[in-house]
Amino acid sequence: MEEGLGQNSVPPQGPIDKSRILDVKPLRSLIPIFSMASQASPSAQYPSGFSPFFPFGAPQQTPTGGTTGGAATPTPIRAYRSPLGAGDTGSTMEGFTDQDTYGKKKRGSPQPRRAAKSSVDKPKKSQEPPVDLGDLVGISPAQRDDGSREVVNLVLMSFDALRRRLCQLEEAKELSSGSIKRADLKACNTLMTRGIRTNMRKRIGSVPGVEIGDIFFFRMELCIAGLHAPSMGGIDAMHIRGEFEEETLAVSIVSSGEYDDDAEDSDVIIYTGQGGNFFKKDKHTIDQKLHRGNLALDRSSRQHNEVRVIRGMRDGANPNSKIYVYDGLYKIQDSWIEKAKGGGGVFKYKLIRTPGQPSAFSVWKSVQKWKSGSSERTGFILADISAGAESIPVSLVNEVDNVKMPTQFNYFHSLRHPKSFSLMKPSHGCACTKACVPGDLNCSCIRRNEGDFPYTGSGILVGRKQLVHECGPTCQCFPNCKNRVSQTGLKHHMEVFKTKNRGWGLRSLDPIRAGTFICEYAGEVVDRAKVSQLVREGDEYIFDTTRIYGQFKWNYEPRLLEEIGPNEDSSEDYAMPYPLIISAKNFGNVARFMNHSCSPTVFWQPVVYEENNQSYLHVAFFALRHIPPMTELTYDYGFARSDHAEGSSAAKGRKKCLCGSSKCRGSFG
DNA sequence: GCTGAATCAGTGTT
DNA sequence: CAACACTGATTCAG
Repeated sequence: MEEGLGQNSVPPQGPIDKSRILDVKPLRSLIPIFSMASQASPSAQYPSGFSPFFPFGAPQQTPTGGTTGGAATPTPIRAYRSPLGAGDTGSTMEGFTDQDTYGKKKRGSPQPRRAAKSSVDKPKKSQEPPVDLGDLVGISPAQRDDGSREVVNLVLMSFDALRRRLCQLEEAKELSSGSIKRADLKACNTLMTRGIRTNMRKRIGSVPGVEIGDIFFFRMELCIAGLHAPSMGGIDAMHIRGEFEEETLAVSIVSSGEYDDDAEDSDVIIYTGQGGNFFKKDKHTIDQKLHRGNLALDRSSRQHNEVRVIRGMRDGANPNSKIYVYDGLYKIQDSWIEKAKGGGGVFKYKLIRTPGQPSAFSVWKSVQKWKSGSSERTGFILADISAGAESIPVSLVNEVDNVKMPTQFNYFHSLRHPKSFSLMKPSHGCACTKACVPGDLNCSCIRRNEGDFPYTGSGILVGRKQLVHECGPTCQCFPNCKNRVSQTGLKHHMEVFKTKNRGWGLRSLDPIRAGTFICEYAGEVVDRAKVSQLVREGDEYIFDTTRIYGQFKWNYEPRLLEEIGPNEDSSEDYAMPYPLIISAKNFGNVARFMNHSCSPTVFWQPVVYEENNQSYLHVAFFALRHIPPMTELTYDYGFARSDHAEGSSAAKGRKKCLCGSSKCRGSFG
């Protein structure tokens, strides 16, 4: 048992002067602070008369719609101070909204939940209270306290859309009020003051709408989704009414490698407590104190409550950015004290992952092993179906049945136009001498984009547009110009895999940030008149821009930027210069394997650029939201136009949809 | 209720 | 690139 603690671990009865470390706060617990290693057995003894606080036994309500799934989902504890059982949303959350930074006034509309409060709304520092825009984007007061998958997605997408837009404005120096070095902070603060956040009510256990395996690219995303409240702190805690008194229990931790955590194992974490001059440059560290997060973890180690674990790591492809993975619920199994390198005493907490949860971090570990070749894959068929056509190999895997290959096709990276294809519309690229610079209105390509550089400096699409104008081969700018995102090939390790019931599908071994270019729809451009014939002949690989696609909002909310910078038409309708129909049956790339979903992870965006002094249209796919590794990539196939016109015969060409989403329309095609 | 301290960020620079 | 400096936001303690 003690061997499992690692070589560095010091027996608690060792030379450390415990009193020196532990004497900081009067401890209200009757239990010894650190149980001896020999006592830390499951049969942990509580003093007689002390009944452990553990209200998870009898779930009286099912968690909201299919979040993490599985029987392991505990019933969330209601917050202390929050009256239990009040069914309606009226005054339930009093006490947790006292420090409202949002929604002070809702522009005339009634605010029932604040009715009981004494009306001492004195304006803070002569600033007018921010307008509550929650309703505008569809977040009710109740949803701010308790989220759902839809609300979490909405909040996170609002955040990233705004952050991307702020980056764009900053890079183009279009901001009216100073510069924004931290678009993540600005975006988060803007959303929070307008009430665009969710799961504000703290809870133990899973958070409705956040699924195990979800990934985040900023700490602020954890914050507004309600997964982990502190903007920097690694330990989030909440007050709980225990058997006899109020206690502070840990509800979630972030382990991102800043301390000497041992997080190599995918089901175990040795987490280091907070404090102790760990970040000071002087080598001498001081003893950590048993207060704040450390105290909460200590309490939780005895109450055995579930603690959410978020694992942070450096992105392999993007070393300057960090990725946070929600790895589900853990329990603290053991805790002890160690001597840190700098000399101070540190608290260590051993967390064990609750069994039966969907895999999350372990998927990352597996991918790591596959990539390094240190582990064999089951069902592995081919290392690269592109046969070198892509700079990153596209693997082929079948873990489902014995089919070894998709039907034959030629891998091709872009569009092939028929000889007869003629645009008769001469066009010219930009005349920039180096790389095109955001905000440079001398660049004709930027002017075509209504003055906005369509991508951020890290190559992420800022917003959906009627048409994205990229620089192309005809442009004079350098090939490294950042306005050629969709022409630079695959950037992720893609994989064609056999799905359980939908044939072959596409996924990525790498995490993908929202707005990242994934691939274009490659294939042969076909004449519009031939489409129905091709379909009759069984061509299932047709992309048709003239189909009817459902509308969805992806761009930032312009009203959030009223005082910050210019905003404009937020229309997300496409404007095709001409209809484009592509068949990927004989020639195509990975895009031909993407399946349909009614709640997709990917969307398409028309892109044009100049080739041979003519502008050619392309279909580019971008990530709709952050996509964890090994998640199937899907987009919305839309409806054939004839279906709408002919009505009753509509079902003829339709297929039963197997996307399995809660918003499934039942059929597509 | 207010203020300031604490904190497993994120960028940019050397 | 690793170390460092710098500017931060949120929450909680006092």
